[in-house]
Amino acid sequence: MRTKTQGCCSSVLAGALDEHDAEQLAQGFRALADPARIRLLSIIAAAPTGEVCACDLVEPLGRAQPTVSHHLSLLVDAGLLTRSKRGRWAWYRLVPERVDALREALSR
Amino acid sequence: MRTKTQGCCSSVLAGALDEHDAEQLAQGFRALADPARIRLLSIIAAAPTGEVCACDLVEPLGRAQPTVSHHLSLLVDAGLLTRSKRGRWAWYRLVPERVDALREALSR
DNA sequence: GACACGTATCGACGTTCATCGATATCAGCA
DNA sequence: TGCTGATATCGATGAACGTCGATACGTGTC
Repeated sequence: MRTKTQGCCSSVLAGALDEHDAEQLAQGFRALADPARIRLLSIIAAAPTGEVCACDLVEPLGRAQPTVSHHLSLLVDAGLLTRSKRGRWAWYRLVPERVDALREALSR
Repeated sequence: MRTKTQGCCSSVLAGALDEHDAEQLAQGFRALADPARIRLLSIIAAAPTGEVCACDLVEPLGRAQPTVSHHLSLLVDAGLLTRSKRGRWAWYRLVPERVDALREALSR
């Protein structure tokens, strides 16, 4: 989901942004603006297989199961995670390109 | 305001974070989670002198003066801007180290 | 088919937040 | 001292958000 007509994406520091580009970036950072979601990302990023079952995220997060599911959905919507349902279980995986894009938005 | 006992700061992707570290990072990203603040940062970053008067931020942002002042205060509180009052005017300047710290939090 | 179980959705509640008009504060100036 | 103008604060309002219990949905199992 490239937002710019150019090759990649907008940068906060490279020049004045219009409202639309700013909204796009703000949406990305909003996904990172909650400690529960930060921790979900960090737990999944730390997994040796790169993949974590949702069932293994409820307890370490210390939130109720619907709350965890809610945050996972937000992260998927924001493009930071992918969900893969296998059998009864849902497995989540980081999308490094999306994290990179947000990081790049903070460089000149 | 270093938050870690180590040299620098926490990283989302380097390993599982506890609630406290996650909250610290989430606070930083929350400051970036609004298009008005993203645009303020980008306008100030684009200034040739590196400094912009608050009076020159109201019109391009398209928000009322109290709203702009509010967002500027949030950005100062988040450590992303510094405010320098000179006479009747308030001048704002980017804090690159703070932006760098948030960017680094998104790298492995 | 009936049941158990993992996960997502729904509905509700309290909190946080963006926004703006009104107003306070403060510096410069006549 | 009183006025003008730039900025910050206050108070209110409506929207968005985090949270959780209850519940619905799907999948595997007996």
